[in-house]
Amino acid sequence: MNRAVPFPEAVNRAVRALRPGEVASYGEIAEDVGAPGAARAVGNVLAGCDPTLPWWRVVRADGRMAVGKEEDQARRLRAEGVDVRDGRVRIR
DNA sequence: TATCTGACGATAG
DNA sequence: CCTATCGCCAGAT
Repeated sequence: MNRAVPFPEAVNRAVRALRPGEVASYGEIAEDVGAPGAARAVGNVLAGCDPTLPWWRVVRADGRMAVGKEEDQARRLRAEGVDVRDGRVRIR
């Protein structure tokens, strides 16, 4: 028995499942891959993820952008129709 | 095996 | 609303 799919790969898949305009938090992705509370670990994976992976659809729990990528991420999200206000995704 | 790191999260002040 | 601190997890060294 085998262990579950390697963490980075599982995260990779969860992020790829996100569709344009759809946004999720690191914590949400962590839960999706069966590792609740591993939000930081998810961030570490996205930090070195494949460039083809839509990493910009993953934001902080409070709707803020990834540290160091705020401009780039906000720009990409806006291009998909996401409402970004003052550097953070609009939380309803 | 031990320790440190980080694209996080929640709470306290 | 803001910053500061602690707690969390998986990977890297």
